[in-house]
Amino acid sequence: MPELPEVEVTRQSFASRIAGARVLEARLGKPLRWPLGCPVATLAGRTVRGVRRRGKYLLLDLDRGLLLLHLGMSGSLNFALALSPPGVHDHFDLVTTQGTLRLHDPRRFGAVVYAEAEDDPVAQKLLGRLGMEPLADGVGGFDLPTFQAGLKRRQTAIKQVLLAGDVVVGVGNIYASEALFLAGIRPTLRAAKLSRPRAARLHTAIREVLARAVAKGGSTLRDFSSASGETGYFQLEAMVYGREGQPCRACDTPIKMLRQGQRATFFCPQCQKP
DNA sequence: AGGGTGACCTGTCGGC
DNA sequence: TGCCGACAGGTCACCC
Repeated sequence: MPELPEVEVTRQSFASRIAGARVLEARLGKPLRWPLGCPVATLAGRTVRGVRRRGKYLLLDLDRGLLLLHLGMSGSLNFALALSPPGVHDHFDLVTTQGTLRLHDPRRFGAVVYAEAEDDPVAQKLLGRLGMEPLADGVGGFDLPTFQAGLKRRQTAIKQVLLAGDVVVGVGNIYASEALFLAGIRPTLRAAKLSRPRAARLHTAIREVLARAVAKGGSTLRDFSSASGETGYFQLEAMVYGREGQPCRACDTPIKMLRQGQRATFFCPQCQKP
């Protein structure tokens, strides 16, 4: 479910409501991808300062330390005053004075990890190799020359470089196909072979696709909803993702599907040039 | 060092 | 109807 837009929409849906809350209790369910990294009881009594996002991670800043949350493939967060008892797929509850934050994650590829500081080794193991933030401006933002330089170093298909997240973060399997369609670039093209103008077009396309999805409330390919229960509807607007055999919305040519690194890629053979 | 592959886990869907 | 395999939005550890 969650690529950058879904994570960002989730963040926006509860960040202001949880800010300033004091943790009353924290509970864990079945094991997630990584252990929490501290005794869960020690979270009680801390105050939630706010919620930031880095790539697909949410950073829950506490008055001491922070929690890194990742939604994996199937995770979602809910934040509400009164929640029912945890179900089989509810694996983390943070009960606070302002509501309970609950992680629901059937596949358990998600994670909740405690770190003393963002720059300590525990956090940096997860955040250290992340690429640029596609929606950020200014210093540390999505810088075009850096993007072009990043692509130049890679001999792999451009689609896989986008997914890898070390050049630019947050572009998942859906939006990688969508951005490449928007930029008119064949997903199989080696990243290093992109001309500067085409890299510039891709740079713009990534921002557009992600920003539009955030504005629309995230994708809802199956079951996305924000932490306040709003559902998104990017599905209705996908140009290529999930549309194998259907006519391209721009030129009517049937959309093609292929597999790159075990992930499905969708593209228009007419609109997207090798 | 970069690239490729398998692994993690559960639910759902299509085909026989 | 029931069973079984393929597949799903992510990313890491591991090989070469």
